[in-house]
Order: sequence, then C-alpha cells, then structure tokens
Amino acid sequence: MQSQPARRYHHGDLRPALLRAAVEVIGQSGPAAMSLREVARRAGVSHAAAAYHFGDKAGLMTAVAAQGYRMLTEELRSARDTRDGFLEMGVAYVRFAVSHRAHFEVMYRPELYRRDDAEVREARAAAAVLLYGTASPDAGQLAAGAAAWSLVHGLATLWLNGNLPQQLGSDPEEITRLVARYLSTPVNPGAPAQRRRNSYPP
Amino acid sequence: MQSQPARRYHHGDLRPALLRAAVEVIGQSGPAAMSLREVARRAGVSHAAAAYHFGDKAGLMTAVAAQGYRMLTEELRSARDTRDGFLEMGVAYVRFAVSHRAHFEVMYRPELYRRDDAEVREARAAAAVLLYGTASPDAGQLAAGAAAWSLVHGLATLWLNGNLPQQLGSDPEEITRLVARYLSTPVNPGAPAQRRRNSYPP
DNA sequence: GGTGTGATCTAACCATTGGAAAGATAATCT
DNA sequence: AGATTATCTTTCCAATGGTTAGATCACACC
Repeated sequence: MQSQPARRYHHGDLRPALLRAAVEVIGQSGPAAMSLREVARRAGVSHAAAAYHFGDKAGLMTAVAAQGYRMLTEELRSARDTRDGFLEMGVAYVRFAVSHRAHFEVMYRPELYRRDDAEVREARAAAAVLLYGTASPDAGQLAAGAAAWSLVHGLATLWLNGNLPQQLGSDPEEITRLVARYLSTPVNPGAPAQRRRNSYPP
Repeated sequence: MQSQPARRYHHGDLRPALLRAAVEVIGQSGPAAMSLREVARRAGVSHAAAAYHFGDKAGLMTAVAAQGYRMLTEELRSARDTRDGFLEMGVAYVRFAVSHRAHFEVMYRPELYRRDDAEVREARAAAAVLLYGTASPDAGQLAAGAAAWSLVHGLATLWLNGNLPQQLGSDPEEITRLVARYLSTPVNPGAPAQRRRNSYPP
C-alpha cells in the first residue's frame, strides 16, 4: 500500500524533525499556537514522543530559542565583516527578525522558555558580544550598543507587530537604513541631547 | 455569618472588576497565565460570567489593550507639554511600559486580542498622533518618529525582557535619557549614515 | 403592589491541551 | 542469542476556553 518508508516505530530523526515542525507552526500561527500535540501531529508521532525528546513544552521552546540565537550570531558575524559593518549589523538584525520570525519571537519572550538553560545562555552571550562589539564594553560602548540595539530591536518588533505606518514602505531593510541615519554619537556628551525643540513635533 | 455584602447573585460592578483582575494576573504572571477561569476566580464568579461580559478571552485582552492605549496617550500628552517635550515623551513611553507592564505587553502582542476592534483602533490612533507629532506626518516627520519610537520601544521591551546589560543601571528612565543622546536629525540627509567605521565596534 | 421582560450569572457539558505513568518496540551491546 | 537501553505509544488526569440551558435578579410598567 505505502511505497514510502512507511511508518516505523522508530522515527530515526525525530528530534530535529520536531524542532522543524515547531518552527513551522510558530511561523504560521504564532508561538501561542505551538502545542506539543500539533507539533507531534505534523511529525506523525504521539505528543508524548515530543515530551520525551524535549522534556516539556518549555524544553521545545528552549531549543527553538537556542537555535535562533546561534543563527542570529552567524548573521551578525558575517555582517560585521563588511564595509559599514556597524550599519550592516543593524540591517542584518532586522532582516533576521523578519526572515526568521518564529525564532525571533520566541527568543524575546522569556516566559516561553528556560532562559537559564546552558545552551541558550551560551548562544545569547555570543550574540551579545557581537552586538556590543566586545566582551567587556566600557561605558561608551555600552551606551552606544544599547542605543543601536534598542533602535533595531524596536524597529523589528514594531514592524512584526504591524505598528509602523504603511507609508514607510514595505521593505524593512530599507526602513532600517532610513531610521539608522538618526543614530549618531552624541554631539555633546553630557549635555542635554535635544536642543531643537521645534524640530519635532512641528 | 458573613457581615460583609455577602455573595450576591448579581455582582453589580463585574466588568471593571474582571478587567482589574485580568491586569493583576498579567502583571503577576504574564499574559500567558491569564485564563478566564483564574480571572473569574479572583472576582468570585464563574468563568462563564467573564465570557458573558467580554465575549471570549480575546475580548478581555482587547479591553486591556484599549485601556492601555488610552493610558499611554494620556501620559504622552502631558509629557509633550513640557520643556524638552520630545525627549520627555520618550521617557514617558518607557516609564509607561515599566509601570504598566501588563497593559504594555498585551498592547504589543496583537495575536492576543482583536486589533480591528473599534475601541482599540481609536485609542491606538490617538497615541500614534502624539508619537508622530501630527495626524498627517510628512516623510521627515515619519522617519524621525519611527526612529524615536523604535528607540524607546526597543529599549522598553529589551528592559522588560531583561536583555539589557545590568551595568547600565537599574533605572530605565535614566537609561532612556542616556541612549536618547544618540538620537539626532541626520547630519547629512541622503548620504550614507555611518562614516565613523571604527567608532564601534572598537 | 404585582408582573413580566431583559440582563446577569451559574451549572453542566465538550473538545483540547500539557504532563505523567506504564507498557510496547526496536536498536545496540556483549 | 540475551540483556540492556533508547525510543515511542497508550492511557489517564487536571485544567482551559467555549457553549448552552437554566437560575436569579433588577427594573420598568401598569
């Protein structure tokens, strides 16, 4: 009847298959729709099989988050080694959020997974080193990194939420380059940042 | 036996009581922990009573989101009418996110509620007018607003997630003023934004 | 004062979920 | 081959969101 591998009792490659299925579900319907049973259904196994491989639902989410941080680190790393590396890292950050929405949404929703998981912590730390430019940033690097990271992170989340005006266009990378122009080193560090009171709002 | 109002069949003020209970639960345990049954328990009614007043779980979340947007609008409005109104609006935005975390988290998680709800749309639009400085922003205002909004929104969410380095301190408002110094009008609009390649990373 | 009509709430039920436990099956080691 | 371990299923449980039928109450109206 069934010409293909048929249904064996042992899947042989179930853990990665479940992970893929989880990312697929989240990408299609959001993290809230990710149920162990739905993921297991897509992989053709019982939901207890998923629980076996990941411990529980949070364990599966933890695996998604860790994978996400590793992927982000990779993207940031190759962006860093370009001309305008600083800007390109910001663009890469937003591109990652949009093109790997499922991972991104899980990563920044700590209540969904176990943030203290060793794998997650390592992957997160590696990404942080790239985002702040060094493993031990001084005060200036810290503030600059926080500003830049906040800008692109806010842009990415607002974009994903549909909270940016449509008039800005439909290309998130382009919007990133546009708003990144508003980021600079403080003209007069220590002094009040905003002098042009009437520049905005009109 | 019971000297107090006892338990009447009709609560008399149930809808607002349920709303308060929902905000309380979300504030304590996050949006994922908000169940109709838990909220109803706190209000001393059956979960069907909550469903009666809000239609369904998404209806209750929708009410939380709408209330949140109205509260945010109010905070932004009073911040606008100060010296350094632009900066103070950013600070107010972050302060709102931290002090009304429950509302904030629901507002920016559209899958939790009905975004097309009339009440939500109005409240959201009112906040947007303040954030962009006008009801019909031109390209410059749009970009500037998106940059500023992205910065404070990213900062707020990263702060709530615990994704900012602890070395930045424990006062989100202070951090807001710090990173806001990196925001300015583009020095050379239209030209590449980043000239100082080596300023960051080191 | 009595009546009835609509609003508000409860009780009971259902399908779905995450998790735990016990057992079945297969791969691997010796 | 036999034993051991890893992997997966079945079965059960408590909790949840949602629906429906019915109970209780408030309030206008006469």
